[in-house]
Amino acid sequence: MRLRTLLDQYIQTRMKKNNHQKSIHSGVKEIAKMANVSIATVDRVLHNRAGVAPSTKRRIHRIIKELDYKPNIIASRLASRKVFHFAVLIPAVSDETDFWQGPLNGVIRAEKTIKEYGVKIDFYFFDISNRNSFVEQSHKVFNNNVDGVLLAPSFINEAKIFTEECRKNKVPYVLIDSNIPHEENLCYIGPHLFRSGLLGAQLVNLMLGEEGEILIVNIAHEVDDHNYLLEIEQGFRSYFSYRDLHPDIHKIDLRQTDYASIAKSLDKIFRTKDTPIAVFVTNSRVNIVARYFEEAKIEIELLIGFDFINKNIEYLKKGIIDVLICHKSEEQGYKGIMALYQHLVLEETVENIHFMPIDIITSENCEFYSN
Amino acid sequence: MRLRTLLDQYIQTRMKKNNHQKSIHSGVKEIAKMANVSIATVDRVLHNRAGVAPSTKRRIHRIIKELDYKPNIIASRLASRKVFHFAVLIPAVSDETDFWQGPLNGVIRAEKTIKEYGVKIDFYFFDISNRNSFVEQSHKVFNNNVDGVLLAPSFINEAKIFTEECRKNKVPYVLIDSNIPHEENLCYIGPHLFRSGLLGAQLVNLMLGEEGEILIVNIAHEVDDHNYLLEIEQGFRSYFSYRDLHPDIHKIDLRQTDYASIAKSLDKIFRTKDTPIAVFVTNSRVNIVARYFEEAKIEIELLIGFDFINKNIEYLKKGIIDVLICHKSEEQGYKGIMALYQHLVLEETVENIHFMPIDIITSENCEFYSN
DNA sequence: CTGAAAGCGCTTACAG
DNA sequence: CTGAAAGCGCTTACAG
Repeated sequence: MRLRTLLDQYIQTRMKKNNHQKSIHSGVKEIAKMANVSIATVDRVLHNRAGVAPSTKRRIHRIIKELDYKPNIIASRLASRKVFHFAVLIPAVSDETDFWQGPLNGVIRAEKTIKEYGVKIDFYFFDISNRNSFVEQSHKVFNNNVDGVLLAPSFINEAKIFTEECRKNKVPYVLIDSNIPHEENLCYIGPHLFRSGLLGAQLVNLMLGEEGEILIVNIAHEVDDHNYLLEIEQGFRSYFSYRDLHPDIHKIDLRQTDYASIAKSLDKIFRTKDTPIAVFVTNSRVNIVARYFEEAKIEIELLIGFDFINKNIEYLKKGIIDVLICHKSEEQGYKGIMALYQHLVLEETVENIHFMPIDIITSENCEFYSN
Repeated sequence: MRLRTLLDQYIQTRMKKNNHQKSIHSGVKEIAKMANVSIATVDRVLHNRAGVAPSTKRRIHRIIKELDYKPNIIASRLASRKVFHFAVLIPAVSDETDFWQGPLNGVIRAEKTIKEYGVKIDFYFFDISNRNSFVEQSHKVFNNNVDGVLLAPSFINEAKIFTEECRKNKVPYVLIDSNIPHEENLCYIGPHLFRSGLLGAQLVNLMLGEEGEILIVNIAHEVDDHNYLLEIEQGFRSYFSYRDLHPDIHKIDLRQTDYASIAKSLDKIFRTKDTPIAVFVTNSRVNIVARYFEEAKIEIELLIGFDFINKNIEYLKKGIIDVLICHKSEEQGYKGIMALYQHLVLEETVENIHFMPIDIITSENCEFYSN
């Protein structure tokens, strides 16, 4: 009933608008005439540029309100030759993981759709396993012309220094993939990690019931440095504690990320009796665990991990990984650039936090997934 | 390794471009000069308008290719006062189901983003439970100015007649939600139903193993008329037959869609011994089944249905529905309009089929779902 | 603090 | 079959 009403309202509003359709869409010219000034002065007020008498300014503002004037962005972009420079500071795609191909593709897609509006994008790729490369690249950003920044704060402390620099220079920045909450962020676009962990646990619970041991696997050079992994793990555990369930949950932190080391560690667990029946890997490296199971010819009930990357999809299709939890990495890149565009070019307000959907991917729906 | 290379290539291409950056982006003026004609003639060739000497036409075409000329759409839309009229022919949002609110919202969102480019949308809502209302509304479409159509072919035969009419009038049309394959469709935007059925079965299999009886429930006034439901059911059954699995699958077709009738039919099944442990409802009416289970205080292992509509989400959150399979109905409306825009306004080619993702929604990820 | 004028890259009558 | 000119709604030097 509620929806019906809203719909009706919408249609009525549209009809009214259509009737007035031919009433010439008011522009700077009309405002100028009404205010007895030139269009140049109107333009100054519209863009908050200095050098307008306060009284004139007030008068023009009043008229703008009255007419409910909306600038014609088409005309604005055509007339203006200002070029906006966006810097993108994200990890390079590496042999180890192609996760960052997603956001990169999204950035490129956004670039294509708005390049006509005078946006240029400069890339600064750093090495995800090398803290210094982040610092190095972040220094380069301010050497060039830069109006806005998109960054993945993979190294939290270094990223904090960098974002502070942005704030000092009045350069708006967008965070993707993980967040460093700060009121002056333009916005964060990425997953709600805790909730992703909750979902992982729900899937385990739905698929296994409450029997059998569950193993959480964290794989990262610096596990403790990434609150990324910790938030997911906390979410995962909370699902059960919220419901007063007490499954047998073990966990292992693997700080060596090469296959041999990981296989060795897993061997210690899976070559014994009473092995876990479900394994939850807290990031995209689930494919390494899958490879281990494949090579060691071990079959477990359930293997869940994260991220829509090629190596993971391969094991998903083979039936070794059962479920991937994904966060639309391509979309993060796309939306990140569009947020800068909205703020800087369109001068519109941008919502501060965009949580990505938490997608459940299996071998049967992976084909149609748009990352 | 492959990705690395692609990336490097991309960056190099960009750098080259940046070097040439200042080489004035060639426009109609330059083409005109090179061809020794006026820009009006260039414009005629660009838009395939009649009245240009064949030799001139050829010459201009050659130059366009040579310069790799891309028209500036911004300028084009600003200069042109042509308004495009899109007709949208979809079911009204009804008290019975708010499914169509999704596509409608998508259409409205698309309208907002392209209305500056001179697109006007006219709505023709029909009653999903009244075949004649479709016919009635579809007749109205051609009374008005119409450059393109978006339709949901809910009544197949009537829709076939209508799309034929579109073809006769050279009016391109886009189908959403379900398809009537035809080579002259501009495109189809919607789910791959068979694959959705497969996924439903996979979820049942993952969550239950192979024990217990499964019940398929089709709810529609004219079940046999909707190959929609049949395709899903076939997909569902195929999952098991592909794998040579033979679970105990029953099915029931309910042609009365009110609660009382459905409850009565379900009572016959669930008030006996040996009741099904999993129920798979092939459309959005799963909330009616959920309501029955709630009121009859029956608990089953697994209830799966379709579509992200309010009543379904309510039961999802209550834990009565376990999983909803969703097809981004909002996105279908949005993409449908954008496809018309791409074809008619931008004069770009449009892919013929866009299958929507098949999304798995549970109580833990429904909050972040973008329909 | 303000304005007149040129121009962004196209499209559109109109005239021939 | 073709062209000269005005205009779309803004922005941008430049001059005062």
